Amino acid sequence: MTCKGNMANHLTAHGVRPTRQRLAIAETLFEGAGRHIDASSLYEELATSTMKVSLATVYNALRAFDQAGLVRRVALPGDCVWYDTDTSNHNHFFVDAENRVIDIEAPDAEGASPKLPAGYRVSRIDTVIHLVPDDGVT
Amino acid sequence: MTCKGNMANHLTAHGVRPTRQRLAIAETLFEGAGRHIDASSLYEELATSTMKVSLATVYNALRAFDQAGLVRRVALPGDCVWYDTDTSNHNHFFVDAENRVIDIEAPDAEGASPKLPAGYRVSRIDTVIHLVPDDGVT
DNA sequence: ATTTATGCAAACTATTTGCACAAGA
DNA sequence: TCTTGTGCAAATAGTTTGCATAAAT
Repeated sequence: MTCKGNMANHLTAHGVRPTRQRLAIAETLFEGAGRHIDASSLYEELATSTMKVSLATVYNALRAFDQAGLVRRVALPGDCVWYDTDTSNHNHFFVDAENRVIDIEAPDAEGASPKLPAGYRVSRIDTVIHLVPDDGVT
Repeated sequence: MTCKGNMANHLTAHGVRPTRQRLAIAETLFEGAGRHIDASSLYEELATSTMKVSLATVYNALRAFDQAGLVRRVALPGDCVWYDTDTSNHNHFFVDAENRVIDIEAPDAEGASPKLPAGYRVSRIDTVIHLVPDDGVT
């Protein structure tokens, strides 16, 4: 995912046209492993980039990436939309006091708290089961 | 919860001053069992009420109720803040296509899909484990 | 009498969109 | 060349807030 040279191909493979701005956004976005970010934070990070990208474009790109399956929009507490660069099935720790998201690598099927970050304790567990119409799909 | 006569006491007991508007809001809000609603929907429902309540007051009241523990703000997909009148520990089904929330009565500790509504299938399960700082709390 | 809530409108924040221009296929 | 993205600013949607008035304690 982080292979710079192939980023354009990566986008193309997902049906996203690799424009300069989107490449800059993708480079920043897919730096490192699973990241969780919102549009304005990403915009601020991009400020240090050579490529100039407008805030609206960041919003548009994130939306495009989400629709293309490159990132996943996640419902988390707070007033803004979070995007997760890890599109695989996994859960999250959320530190309410800090508005911080931490990936839970292994899906904890048992509800057991896995690798709890030091210095924190669980206050609540929220589970949302997403449903889709099952119209005679056999 | 739905006992009309005691609504004022109910609010008072939670440190919420029982004003006329808040009573009207509470009556509507706590009609029936667990409800999930956002400010503007509640505002529309109140339109049929005898008591006139402004939209800002609905927002303020929901916030006050949440802080008092009368309802719980829940993080669900969508563009608005959802409040759940069931403050007990439970999970939710969410029908993405319809922006509809359904309570899952029994906390499904096993991750097993409980009482799946007919005509739907699970598309994804999102779990958020809320953390709070554990500052030497023994 | 004092404190807190309400209503309205204006302020704000996060996000989207219209349109002219630029870049990608 | 034709299509799609970008930037900017303006528009929107949801939510909060300031201030004068009104109601609750």
